[in-house]
Amino acid sequence: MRTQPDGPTAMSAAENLQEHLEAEGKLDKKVVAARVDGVVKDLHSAVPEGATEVVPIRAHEDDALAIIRHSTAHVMADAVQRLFPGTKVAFGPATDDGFYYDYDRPEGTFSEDDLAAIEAEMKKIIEEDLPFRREVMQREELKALLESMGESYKSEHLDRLEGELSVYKHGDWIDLCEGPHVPSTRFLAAFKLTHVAGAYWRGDERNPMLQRIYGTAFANPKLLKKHLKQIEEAKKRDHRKIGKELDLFTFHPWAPASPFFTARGAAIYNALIDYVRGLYGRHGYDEIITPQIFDRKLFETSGHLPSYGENMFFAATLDGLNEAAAELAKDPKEGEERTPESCKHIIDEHVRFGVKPMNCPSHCLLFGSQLKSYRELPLRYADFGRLHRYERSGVTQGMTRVRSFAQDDGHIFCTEEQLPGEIGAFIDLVFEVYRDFDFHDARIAIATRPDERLGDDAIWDKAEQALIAGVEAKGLPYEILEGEGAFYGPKVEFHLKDALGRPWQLGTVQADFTLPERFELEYVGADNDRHRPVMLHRAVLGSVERFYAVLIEHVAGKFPTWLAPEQLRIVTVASDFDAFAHEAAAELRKAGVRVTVDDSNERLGAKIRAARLMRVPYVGVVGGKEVEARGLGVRSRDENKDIGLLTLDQVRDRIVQESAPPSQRATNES
RNA sequence: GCCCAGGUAGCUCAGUGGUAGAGCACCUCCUUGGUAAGGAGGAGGUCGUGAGUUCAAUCCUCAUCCUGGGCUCCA
Repeated sequence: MRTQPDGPTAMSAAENLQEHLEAEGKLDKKVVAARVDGVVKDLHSAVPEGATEVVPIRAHEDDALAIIRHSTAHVMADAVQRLFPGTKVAFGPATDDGFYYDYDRPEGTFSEDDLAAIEAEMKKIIEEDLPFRREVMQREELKALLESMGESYKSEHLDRLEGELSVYKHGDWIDLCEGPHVPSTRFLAAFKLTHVAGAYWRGDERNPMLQRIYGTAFANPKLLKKHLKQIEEAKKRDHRKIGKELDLFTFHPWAPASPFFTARGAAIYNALIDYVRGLYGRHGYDEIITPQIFDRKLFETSGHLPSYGENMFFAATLDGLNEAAAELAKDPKEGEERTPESCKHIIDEHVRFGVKPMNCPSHCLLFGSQLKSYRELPLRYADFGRLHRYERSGVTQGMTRVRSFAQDDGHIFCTEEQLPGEIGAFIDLVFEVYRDFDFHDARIAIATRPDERLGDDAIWDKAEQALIAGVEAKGLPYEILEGEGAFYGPKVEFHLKDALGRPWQLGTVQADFTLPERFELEYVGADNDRHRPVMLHRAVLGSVERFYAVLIEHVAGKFPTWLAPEQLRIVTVASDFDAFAHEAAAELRKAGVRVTVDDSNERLGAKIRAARLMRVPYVGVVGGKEVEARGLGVRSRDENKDIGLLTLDQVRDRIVQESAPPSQRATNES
């Protein structure tokens, strides 16, 4: 049963797009859908009235991928319901790299073994070569159908839908769906189910937890294989894996989600910070140091306690805890009741301290500690202080989401007139830095007011406009993230991707009219009146830990010489040459080269292998020839070859030159 | 926080209801060698933690901690 619009079409007498394309001689086995005047439709669709252009979409084209994946999701759901009767389906869309379908299975969850069985069932369905059919249905009829099938999630979803309602069928299987789909299951040539995960119905944790099965699909097995291979390659770059291999950092259960940096790892960490310090010198920042733990009053004043308290750690003294215990042990006063609220109040009074999750409140205190003149503005405070945030246990991840970290944080106090200039200068700074690290695909997003926020809407309007104007002044493309801003102000975010293609926010700049208000900050203007400064929150690397992680994946552990914890490893051919090796190392160290000597009782090949596994940029071989010439047989990691005998002076000059960040090398030479 | 999967030597992992294994790394000795693994020997583990079942638990059960994959991409 199919419904068709009445009457002849403008283009041809063809019943549907498939026939139309066939008549035009454009139909072949690889055509999965068609683009009609820019709109993707499946081949069973009627040719719309007034259509002017019908372009076939073939399996290998980008537009086909989402269709193939969505159709594969349908086949998976069919297979699941064949194998596990009683299972209900929820959403099953195509995604950026595959598809998923959410299920509510009464018997519980799916295992990896189930996936293999489902895949086998899917293959059967594909071989059955079942055509996908679209049907437009009336709401009541459709509602009754979904109810009769027991598909309560679909039925609920139906109530939210407007406009034309359609279902798709292949074989006996039917799904509330807009389409489009491939013509038949036979077109699904390459797929793989990848993993199972829990997911809340409609993404809301108050709703029931469903079982989500993820998979991916491609136009052909070759492309699927390539994709799976890419994932394998990306896993090799995972910063957690490389961090272990290169002995950079580690974790301990007694400090969950809080990295420990080894000597090697800390060397890189400090190199990052030193690099930013170098920039600060040239960009007019003043580095300051502020406390770690504050009286709660600070966070009450800043608004962190009500708006950010869930993410904070609190601190108490033993005295404070004992006092709280004594207080709680007393009988409640006449007419008072002991409730969780009253107990909490007692605890709050004695757990007096909060550990800072951000630097901004303390920077406000410092700004306010002395009367400021307009002549001092813009005042740019920089702070590498450690921050602690209580991230929920399920969301922490390697070094990209941690509970203890530092930012290359800074707050600029300026006049409203100075705001555009400061935003522009900061954007320039961010791109200068990303170039030094060889990041080229930074994306800009502007995050606007969240639901929970401080300050009135007029202030938010002003702040959002200031940021948008700043980005637009640079002529840069950006997208708007509605409601994603910080509670005190909107943000410009700079996103980079990790090895697995996951985007991370690194740099940011945020306009804030609220905190200066709350802290009653003032400066004396040229008119001798008091004025309120505006505040910019900004970070280039963002969280140093997160930047470090993304950098590891970006360079696959091959840190450039200027960041490498070990720039040169001298290896001896035999123990006779150990003395010269140590002498050479000592001399290079005087010039600041980070050099070690491997004088172990191993063969040369093994020593070179060990150095390569640690991704040391240069290996210097010392044997008879080198001792005689007072040089090193240098092997370069990046050129992956022996670059010949260099004198110690040449080695020193080369490494010293590479020890500066790229943007600063030219100036060093001139 | 919730769902799923894990946790065995420093690392990567195997394994079994009768108190444990491999490779690499480490230590010692032999070897004195020329660009990705020379040889031999040795040391190293309360099998994440706590409880339960059992004659007996690393293995089964429960709890707990930690790690990992998800929980946004709207039929």
